[in-house]
Amino acid sequence: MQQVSSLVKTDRLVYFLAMPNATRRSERSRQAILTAALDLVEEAGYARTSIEGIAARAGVGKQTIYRWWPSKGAVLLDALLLPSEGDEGVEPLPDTGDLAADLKHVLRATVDELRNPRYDGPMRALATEILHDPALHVQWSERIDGPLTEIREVRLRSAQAAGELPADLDLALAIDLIWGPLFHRWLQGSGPLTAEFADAVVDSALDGLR
Amino acid sequence: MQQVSSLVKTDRLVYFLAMPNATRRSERSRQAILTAALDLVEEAGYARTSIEGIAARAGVGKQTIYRWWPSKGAVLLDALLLPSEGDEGVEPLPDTGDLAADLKHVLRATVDELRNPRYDGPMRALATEILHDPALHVQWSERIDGPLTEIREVRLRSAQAAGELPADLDLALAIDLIWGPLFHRWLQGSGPLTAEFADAVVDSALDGLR
Amino acid sequence: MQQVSSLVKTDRLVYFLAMPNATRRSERSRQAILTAALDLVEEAGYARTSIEGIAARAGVGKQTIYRWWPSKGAVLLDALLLPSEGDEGVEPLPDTGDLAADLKHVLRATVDELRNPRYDGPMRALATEILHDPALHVQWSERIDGPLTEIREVRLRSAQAAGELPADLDLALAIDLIWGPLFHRWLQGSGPLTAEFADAVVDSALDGLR
Amino acid sequence: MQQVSSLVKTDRLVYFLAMPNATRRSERSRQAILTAALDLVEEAGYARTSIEGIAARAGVGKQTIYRWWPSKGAVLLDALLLPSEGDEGVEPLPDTGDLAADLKHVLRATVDELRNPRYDGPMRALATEILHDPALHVQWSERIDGPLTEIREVRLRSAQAAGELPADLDLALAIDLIWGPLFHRWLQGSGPLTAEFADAVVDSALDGLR
DNA sequence: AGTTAAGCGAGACGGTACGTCCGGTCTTGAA
DNA sequence: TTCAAGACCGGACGTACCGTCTCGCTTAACT
Repeated sequence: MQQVSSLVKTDRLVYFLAMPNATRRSERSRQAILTAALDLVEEAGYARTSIEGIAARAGVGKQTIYRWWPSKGAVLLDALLLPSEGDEGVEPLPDTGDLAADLKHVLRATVDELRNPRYDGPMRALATEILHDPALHVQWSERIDGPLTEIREVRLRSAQAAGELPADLDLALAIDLIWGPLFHRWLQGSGPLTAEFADAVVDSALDGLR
Repeated sequence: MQQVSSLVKTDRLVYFLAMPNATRRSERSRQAILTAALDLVEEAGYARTSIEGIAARAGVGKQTIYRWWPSKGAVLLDALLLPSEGDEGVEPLPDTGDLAADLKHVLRATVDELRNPRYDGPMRALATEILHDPALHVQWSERIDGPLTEIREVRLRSAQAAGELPADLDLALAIDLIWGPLFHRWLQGSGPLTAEFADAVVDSALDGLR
Repeated sequence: MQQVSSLVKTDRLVYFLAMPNATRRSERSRQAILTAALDLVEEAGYARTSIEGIAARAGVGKQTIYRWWPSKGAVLLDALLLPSEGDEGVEPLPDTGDLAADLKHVLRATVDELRNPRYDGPMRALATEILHDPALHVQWSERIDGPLTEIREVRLRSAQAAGELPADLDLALAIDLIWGPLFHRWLQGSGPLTAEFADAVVDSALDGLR
Repeated sequence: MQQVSSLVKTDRLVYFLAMPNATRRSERSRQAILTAALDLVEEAGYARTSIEGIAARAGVGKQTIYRWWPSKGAVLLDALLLPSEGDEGVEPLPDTGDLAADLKHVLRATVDELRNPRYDGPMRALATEILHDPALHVQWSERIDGPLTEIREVRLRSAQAAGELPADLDLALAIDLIWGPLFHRWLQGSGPLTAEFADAVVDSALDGLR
């Protein structure tokens, strides 16, 4: 759920094949709905945001939402991806040859995004909603988590090739070890979520606590 | 949110002072409600569990729930603490002198608890509910997260005293680094949650990825 | 509250102007609600009839009742008017030229209606409900009591023109004197409510007790 | 329901025989309950007056009400009789030898009582409640309506003896004819309830409309 | 250019659950 | 034993939304 704003919708086509004739779709309404959804979640919180409320705020009939999205969470997922809509793919992680520096750069950016109230709320909501909604979890995995994992693994493999990391390192474990602490502090509030924390996580993860 | 079942209610007194006359409270109803809540969450999931449903299953008036708990999440929090109700305090982490071994023991136990369907569901629900409900977050912090952090810090300080960890180590960071990956994998499903994973997390956190 | 079944809704237009878009209203639901209301009041009495119960019996959502009626009494008022719904206006009282005979005819009919269990219960309920609910009282006055008073006055004026009643008679007083005793006996149970009683009331009211 | 304030409880004994040991009864609580009931009905109306509310206002436990009265209406009935509690019996109607004058006197007094907001509300409530509550109806008949009918019949019989009324007059009919119009206008609001109206009713009832 | 079928706004519909109020019963401790 | 206090089970309240549906209107695509 980090750097979401640079993701793209990778599977628009497949998504739309199961849908009504998308060519007739009102772009005006789509934008209004996604914007209204973000606004309401920011103002009132996810739990107090209803589809009825989104429709009213967007000046749209309820059916127009139900026609294009299966759930409130799905609307929000699209809303989060709104800024990165025109992008061609996920921007890869920086690769300057210095793994620690690159990771610190990325984690600092993530910290910034998590502290932006416009995205923090919806992302918290999504992160929790996918626990209860399998269909949403699939969307989340394919369109957000998958691409993020992909570019992270790319960077880590590059580090392995450069000898910065062991060749036999379990990449999934490495990702949990680097991004897990950030995630934990974000959701649990176990401490301040700062750039310094991001740096310390990277150093500790790479070199160990002792 | 791990090893919850060995926690105690640390602040019963304060809690009850703000409540209706607790001496007249029906212990029978209280037990029935907490049990029904766990049952329903296990059977149908948190989202499909309603207060009305809990009351019906417990054979209790709705008002009896509203009288003693402010929200569905608060009921669940008490329900999770039900097994540890008589305990005098939180059991401290094991301290054999071998930090890595002790942590592996603890994380394996946590993994077991997270895979127990009776507790996984409610704990997922709570972990997400506290993101939206500040009052619940306070309860969570005071009654679950705080005590857990406490015993973890105790064990880490002991390791510092024994020279196993640097004396100037940021303990909050250390906790995030050790328990964060577990938490991440639990909620994000980024990989299998196994005893082997627990072991690998401990080793990597202590010695670093490289 | 007599001869209700021959009344019409005199102010449909005004009534609907203040309502939700009435053109989309489900006639099926409306009928089901009114019928269920009458059934339940007949079976269980007004006090034990709940809006929830009406909705359940009618196979209708509660909101559908609350959308179109402000109170249980209002539903019942419409329910009482259901049989006369298509009528063009209130049927005038008979005018054969013999006031006493005509009034006896009318009062006997009223006695019959008040003894019909399907209407007696709801009408008792309404007659009492309007004492506590001003909005309902207005509806009652406009749609039931007003038209009834109107046709009674017409008949009495005709009698004045025919010289059967003094030209300066206070018509409101006359109506109270003729229908009041019936009303009193109906609600107070001060004696049997029979055709003979109706006849005696007419004779006594017209000629005096002494 | 007229001149209630001069009635007495005619059957205290019988009433109490079915009750808990009345000797222990707290007179202070009884007074407080009856007063609170009248107050609340006057302030908020009968429908919005709850037994719970009466208990709270009277500073009394709910059980104390349920112990001594079977229903809200029964409380109100006692409350209405509170002022006449010490009386020995119902005061007979005046008998000056002039029936019309005496009846006008009585009906004017009744009009005054019906216009007193402290009694109008409760009496309306009772008049309607007895329609739905048979047990209350019995109490009403025995303790209010019966005695009133009694003294009215006494006066009418006196008039028969004096030749002011036919010897074969149906007294129940006569009572309906005299008091019915008042009752009708009171509950239906079919016109102003004034002393003039009372006079006109007496004249018309005695001499006929024509 | 006219026809037609979709998407659209609006919002009524059958439902479920909410959180509250109160009914009538039961229990506790003080007087 | 009564009382004030108030917890208890239960049922109904009136409201908020759910997801589905139907109505006319608008609008784009294909005659």
